[in-house]
Amino acid sequence: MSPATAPRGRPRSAERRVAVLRAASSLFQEVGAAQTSIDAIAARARVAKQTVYRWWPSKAAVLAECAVEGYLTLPSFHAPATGDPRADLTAWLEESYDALETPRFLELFRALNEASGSDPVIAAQLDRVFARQLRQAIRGMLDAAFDAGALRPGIDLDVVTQLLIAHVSAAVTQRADRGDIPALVAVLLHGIGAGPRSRGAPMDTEEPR
Amino acid sequence: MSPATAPRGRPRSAERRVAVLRAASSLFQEVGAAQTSIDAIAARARVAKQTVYRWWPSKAAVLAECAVEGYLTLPSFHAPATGDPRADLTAWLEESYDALETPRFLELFRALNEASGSDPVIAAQLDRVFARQLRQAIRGMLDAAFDAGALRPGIDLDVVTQLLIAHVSAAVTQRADRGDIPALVAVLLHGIGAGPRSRGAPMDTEEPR
Amino acid sequence: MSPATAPRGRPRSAERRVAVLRAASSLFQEVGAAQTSIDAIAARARVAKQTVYRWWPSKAAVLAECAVEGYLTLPSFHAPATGDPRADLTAWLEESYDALETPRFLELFRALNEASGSDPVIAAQLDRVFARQLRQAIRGMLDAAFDAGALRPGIDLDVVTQLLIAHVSAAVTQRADRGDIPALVAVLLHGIGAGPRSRGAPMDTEEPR
Amino acid sequence: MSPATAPRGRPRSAERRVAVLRAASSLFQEVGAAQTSIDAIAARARVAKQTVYRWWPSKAAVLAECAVEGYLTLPSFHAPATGDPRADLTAWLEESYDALETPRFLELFRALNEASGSDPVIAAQLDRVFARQLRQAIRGMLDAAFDAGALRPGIDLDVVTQLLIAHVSAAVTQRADRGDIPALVAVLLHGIGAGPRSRGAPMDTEEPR
DNA sequence: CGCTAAACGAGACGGTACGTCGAGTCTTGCG
DNA sequence: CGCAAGACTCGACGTACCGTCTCGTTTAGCG
Repeated sequence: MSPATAPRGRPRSAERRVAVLRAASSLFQEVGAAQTSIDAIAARARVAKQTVYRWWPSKAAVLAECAVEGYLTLPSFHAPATGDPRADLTAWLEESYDALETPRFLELFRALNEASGSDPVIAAQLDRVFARQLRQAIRGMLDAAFDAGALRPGIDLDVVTQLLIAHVSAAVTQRADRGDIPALVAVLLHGIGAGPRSRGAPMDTEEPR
Repeated sequence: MSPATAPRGRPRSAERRVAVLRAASSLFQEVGAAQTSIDAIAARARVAKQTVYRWWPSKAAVLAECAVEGYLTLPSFHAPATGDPRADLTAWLEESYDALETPRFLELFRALNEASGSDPVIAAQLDRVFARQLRQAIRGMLDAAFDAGALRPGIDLDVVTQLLIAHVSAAVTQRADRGDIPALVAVLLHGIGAGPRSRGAPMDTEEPR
Repeated sequence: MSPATAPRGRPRSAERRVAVLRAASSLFQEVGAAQTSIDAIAARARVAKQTVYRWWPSKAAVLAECAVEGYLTLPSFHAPATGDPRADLTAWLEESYDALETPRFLELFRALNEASGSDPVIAAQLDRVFARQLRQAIRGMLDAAFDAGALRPGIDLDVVTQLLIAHVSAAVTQRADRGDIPALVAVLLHGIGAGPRSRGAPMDTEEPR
Repeated sequence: MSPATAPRGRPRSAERRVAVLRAASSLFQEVGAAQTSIDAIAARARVAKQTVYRWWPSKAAVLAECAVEGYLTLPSFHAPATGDPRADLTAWLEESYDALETPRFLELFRALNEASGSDPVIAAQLDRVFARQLRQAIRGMLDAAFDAGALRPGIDLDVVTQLLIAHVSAAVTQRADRGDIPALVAVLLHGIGAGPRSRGAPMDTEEPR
């Protein structure tokens, strides 16, 4: 097969591509996303502006590619998966909040998030470098807990994942403090409803340890 | 008392102030936040550009004041408070998602959210028009449920509120779909943990009705 | 030969250049130099403001180029050269005064003159369109007179030229009236000194040194 | 008669007046005429802008009053009057050129000169601090020479004065160098014409070469 | 090897908005 | 009514990016 129209003309220079990504990355680290103009990227990369526009539709697209290609040091959201959901959740939340306190990351996230609206490619890239990673981490954590019998059967893991990501994201986009993590974990574990099973059961936040 | 330095000089014109707010509001409704330039606001308000700059540091500040002063029709996040948390939560989530689908509101929220980072005044205004309202609605809902004995005693309502707001906000800032609301409500009500009391308890999402 | 670094990039558009010059000229004729803003020039030339700033450092520079390139109808200071200095000088002075009474020209002269202080290029252009022309005219007049034997030998024509130009310029920059031209011509021709030659005596002041 | 309208209301404060003049003078000395804005004058004088506008129609008017009132140290154009016109003229020209080299004075002169066009009051003030002084100096010089019998009778002193002022002014408004002063003096003394009495009389500047 | 076609450097260009400045005027309240 | 304070209009300033364009110049593969 490969009717793939034979590539005619001068092929794209890989050199310029990395030059642009490098320039964008360093500029972003130095002055932030807002101040990183395409003019500046091109200048620093010693590349014609048109060369940037030829391959990337926008500044956000360049930054997204930087993120995907590993030109930007992003926090990684590893989650412990010991099987003890309370401990795991608590540890993971603490860690995530710490990671998110990097101001540059926050900026990047916002920029890509905004651009995601109009550019599905960026949306996919953003998902790849951020949400997917989170989902997998959380998933692993919950799976381990489930295997350990610590989770109620039948719960929708997607919903839980979504909830956790939202909670952490909110701390990013808004500048909320991290709140009371143990209480949050308690709510997640036991719910808020006065279920039939909670009869007489004490709150576990302050459970005797 | 009140040595509050007598106001000297020509007092600020209330007329121009509302003219600016009105102009900004209508422009925002018509063309969106991105296209609403300070030049355009001043022009439409028939006011000198300098008059805008004198009183507002940025476009976002003008829009924030528009929001606070009621010049923009914002969705209101009323919550039913029947005492039945499942029904209330479900209804409220549906309603909130609907409200958030107004594209202009989404844009406004993003714009103000972004500006909140560098301007604490805007942050406060944003909280006032958006989060505070949400908090009160949710609070009312949960209080009613608590009074009806439908909530487990001892839970931290703040945490729950925060969680719900985050979940809804995430749908705003990211463009996530609303997900599986009943499943979400179920998780919230019963938690994810296999508590001693949940033994054998069936998932209630599809409980026999 | 011509190692003249090959011109890189998109070449300057001659079209825009003349559009700007034309716009500046017509604006100047219509509203005067003071009211001729760069904004207005760019607007009338249907050119981006930056295009003006790219090539001309100031409004005066544009006008100077207009003058040099012949976009402005300037008075020409032709001088008769009959060989009769009294008649020639008188005629030329009268004519020059008439020419200078054009208010626009006066304005232009002042503007360029002022800008000459900080911009040597403008100074050169001003000289080219104004002073040089005057010098040549006067020179021709005096040369003819000299050839006709009507001038005392040995006089410094440069000085005389400078003196005449100054006298006329003064009428321009200040708004002096033209004074008593015949008296001026008389002074120029015969000097003010009680020369020895009026009595056949030797030179006047302290001649023998 | 003399209904000399009784002055009603608060009388003009002499204090503010000198404050304004002082402020204008110092600003002018420090940053020049172009940078001396009315705003700056008022601010430095600790006076309301309106107070400036109430009494002076323009910045130039303030500066003109500064000059007249002696707030600005201006060069004085004293002329020697020994009765020897060659020596006197030469000395005076040299001195005048030196004096005019003060850049601030040049600036002031240009500013007032320009404003003279539209404001007769300023024109009169300019004349008073500059031209009149010059005229008197030259006049004195020439009168002494006349009394000493060194001037040809019947010459129009006004014309000569005008010519000299023009020559010096030209060096101010344009940035011409001072030229060949001895040659200029020679031309002034003996004229350029080959008059009957100059027959055979050698020029004295460059004598026979 | 020469031809073709696209990638590239350089930089001009139209456009939009920016935020600032200076000019003059207007509106308060105080003395 | 003078005056301080300062809000206001108006118009221009010069700059910053945006994204497009127009040159000339590589740099590959293909015939």
